[in-house]
Amino acid sequence: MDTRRSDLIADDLEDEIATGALEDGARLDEMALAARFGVSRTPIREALQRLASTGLVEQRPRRGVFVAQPGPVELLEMFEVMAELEGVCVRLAADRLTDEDLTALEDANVACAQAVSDGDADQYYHANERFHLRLYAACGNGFLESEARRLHRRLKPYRRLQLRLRGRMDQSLQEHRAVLTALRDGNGIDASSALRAHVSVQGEKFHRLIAEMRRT
Amino acid sequence: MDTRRSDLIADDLEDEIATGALEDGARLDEMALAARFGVSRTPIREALQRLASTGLVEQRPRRGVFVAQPGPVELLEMFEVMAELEGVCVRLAADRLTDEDLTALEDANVACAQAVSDGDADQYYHANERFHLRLYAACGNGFLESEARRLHRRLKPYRRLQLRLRGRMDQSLQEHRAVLTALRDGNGIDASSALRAHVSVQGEKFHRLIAEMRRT
DNA sequence: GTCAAGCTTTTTGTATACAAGATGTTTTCT
DNA sequence: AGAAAACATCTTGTATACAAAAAGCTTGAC
Repeated sequence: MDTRRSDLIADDLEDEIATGALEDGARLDEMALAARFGVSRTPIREALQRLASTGLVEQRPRRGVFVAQPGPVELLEMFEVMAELEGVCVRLAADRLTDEDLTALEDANVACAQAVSDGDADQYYHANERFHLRLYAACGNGFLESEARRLHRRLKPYRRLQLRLRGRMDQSLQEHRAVLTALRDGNGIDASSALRAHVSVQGEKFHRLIAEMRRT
Repeated sequence: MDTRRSDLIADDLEDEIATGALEDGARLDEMALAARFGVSRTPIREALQRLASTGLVEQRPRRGVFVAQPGPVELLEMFEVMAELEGVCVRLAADRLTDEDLTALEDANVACAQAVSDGDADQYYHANERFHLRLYAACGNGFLESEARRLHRRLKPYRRLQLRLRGRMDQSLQEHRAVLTALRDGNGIDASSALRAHVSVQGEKFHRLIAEMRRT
């Protein structure tokens, strides 16, 4: 389904930017990339354009493309939007979710609890992702779901970072439970504010992380 | 600043899709477009990729690109998201807006009122746009602002359509006033629900419009 | 020694050429 | 005659070639 090389290259580069292998401001040389991937400049250019459209790189006409890692401010802004988007999802979901949605969410959260008692951050990460993605699906608005997924994906590397923080996993689990309780009651307002708090605490934690990184 | 031909071509095609000149499902032939714009296939392909990234066309590998006009359901979903996004903007703005923001919003609304008393739909359209764009800016979150602008832009042609509906301009103005009042009071909750209602009524109106169009 | 103007090199943007998959047609076999 | 396979054609995806603009360097003047 994905026969275009440019798409595969774009995925690769996306990962490298996300993981920080390519640092902020780095120039992406077309010919160098072409040599590295063993293709001509054409698919490279198409890949770079795709990255530009998602905001991972900045394309300055006649100058080249440069990695555009979000700074602390921009990251906080993105986390805030993520929190709000999820809040909307869950508020809509409170009225619209199906029984399957609810059980899927509960299942995902059971997996989260298991991960916590195992103390397995990686496992928690995946279960947590399942929980959130299912939440997006439950809102009954396909467009909103895709937008939420898009941002979720964009924030992936940064979210992963902060699960390392002490006590975060356990706290996260408690917050999930609050969301689920509100959802079961069909209480959109409570569910929404619970989830917003859940996600925005990530932004706050991240803020602290940034501050600590700066100190070292 | 925009020296790449592909960008200009993308803008042109975007307009044609938005205005409906290119109808849903139409195939965009690269060579035909190249001939029409007097360029080679290369800039055409880049333009098409940009359109694909914003969802205006669907790109099927090895098949070609096709105009992807949103159907009624998708449009309603997009309007709902727009309503929610604006609701978030205004809720955040209630805590964060500057005096300049507030006066700018009031100015824009005065222009709206003028347009209503003139009965000038076009003038209203522009003043209304100023009002909403300023609202996005007032939320104090640059990322949210850009996301809101993106969707706003995407919905442009459909919004324009429904201002034609009888009494819509006047009603819209009243809703703006409610938002402004809540903003002045720093009441984010009220402002948010007022604005959500304001935007989602557009979705509803649009729904009716669709229904009527179907009848004819 | 420093700054600026002109040239060289590099790199992006575009055009053309080629390769490979998809579509449509014809031909052949049952 | 109908269906399937082989062939022809068209279109996309990729490579290469060329043009123009930006960056870097050399040279010269003050």
